[in-house]
Amino acid sequence: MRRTKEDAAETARQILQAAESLFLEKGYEKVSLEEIAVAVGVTRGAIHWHFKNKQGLLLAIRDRGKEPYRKLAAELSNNTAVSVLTKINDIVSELFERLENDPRQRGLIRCMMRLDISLTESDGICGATFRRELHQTFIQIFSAVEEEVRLTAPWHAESAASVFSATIVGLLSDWALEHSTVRLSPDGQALVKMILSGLISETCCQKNSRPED
Amino acid sequence: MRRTKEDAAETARQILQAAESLFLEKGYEKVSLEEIAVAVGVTRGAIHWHFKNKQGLLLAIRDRGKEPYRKLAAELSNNTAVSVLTKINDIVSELFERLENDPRQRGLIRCMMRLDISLTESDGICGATFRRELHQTFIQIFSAVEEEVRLTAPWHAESAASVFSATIVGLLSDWALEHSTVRLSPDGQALVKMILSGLISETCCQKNSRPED
DNA sequence: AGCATCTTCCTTGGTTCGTCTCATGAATGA
DNA sequence: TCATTCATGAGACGAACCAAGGAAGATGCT
Repeated sequence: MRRTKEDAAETARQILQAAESLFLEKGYEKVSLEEIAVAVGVTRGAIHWHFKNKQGLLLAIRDRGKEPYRKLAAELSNNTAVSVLTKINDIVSELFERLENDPRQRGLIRCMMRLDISLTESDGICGATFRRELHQTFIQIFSAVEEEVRLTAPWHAESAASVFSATIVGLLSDWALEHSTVRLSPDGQALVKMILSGLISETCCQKNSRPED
Repeated sequence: MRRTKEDAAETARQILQAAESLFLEKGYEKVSLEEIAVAVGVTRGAIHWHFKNKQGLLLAIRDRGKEPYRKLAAELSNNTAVSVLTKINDIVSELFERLENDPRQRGLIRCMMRLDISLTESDGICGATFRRELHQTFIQIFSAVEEEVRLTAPWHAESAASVFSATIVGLLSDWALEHSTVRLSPDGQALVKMILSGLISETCCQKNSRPED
């Protein structure tokens, strides 16, 4: 039956692929494992060998789809000389445009949303939800921001990160769930820009204005 | 067994009540209809007589929990003389405070989120999701706004309503799903205020600055 | 290299659990 | 009286999950 170790990885990949398209096409709970199995050409047991259970499939699909956001985190963590405000803005804008142009991403985000709800309901710990990871990322970012520039009025790093990540997730979920109400590309970008300029007092971003120089 | 018509309504109410607490306590998919039935003291058949299916329970729970938002829509629709900006702001702020002080609301919002995902996945029409209704409300609001005051820069009624409702839903879902990251009461309110003042050019809102007086 | 053995990968069959249906019946309300 | 409403209980059906087995690569030993 099986020929090589790579063959096994290939069937796992095929299972994941079939699951993703079927989930996107028919909805998670309308798809049975049997259906996925016959789509690939294996039996149910094969799925349970490679993945723990049906939710494990969802987890794996999500992990495959996390690269765009890891990229976001990576690009934000390495400090460059440009203003932090415009930097965050650019990264998020680019992310939004990439999502708009990749139809697969909508299904992936739907998977993440469903998984987030299931994880928070089942695990009391609710570790590693999508929103939580995004939130952690932004806490780091805004903590770094707080040292360089000043956050306006009542904001501090954590509250700013909270509302900012909530906004991002709100935009993404609305875009993923509703058919064509929110447009990430012009509208979401503009909103992000507005919020950022509201959170960060831009005048402090000038490097050469620091007194100890 | 059954005594009167009111008794029947009472058991339906009890079923709904038990379902809501169990869903909140253990998570939707971990709760079986059998469990709900014995909690009330009936059998599964009784649940299926009053509600179409398990998702019907969720729908009914959501409908019971929609009053706060209907109230929001109602208060926003009747025009008072105050500035539209401050009016929206006040209503949303009051909503946020009410939610923060009512622990039941978190579970209800979780129900709405789960239902929204299921509805968009199963029904192609995805009619009457929570986010869609909220979006519709804000479209009306901002359309009315557009006639009185001016929306800033690139915004028009629909795009403003889209991003605004997305933000609200983002805040609500984050608050409902994560344990204590987002605080609606000071942080969410401040964000809403910031966004509103960014969307609406406030200078036009002064009633007494109009030339025809 | 060649054999034995282990491990990996997958099938088959079966168990369990949950939703939903249906036939039945009791009490009510007209 | 008698149809309707409310509810029971058994059972059909489907789907997730489990366990034993087996076949073929992978691994170790000489």
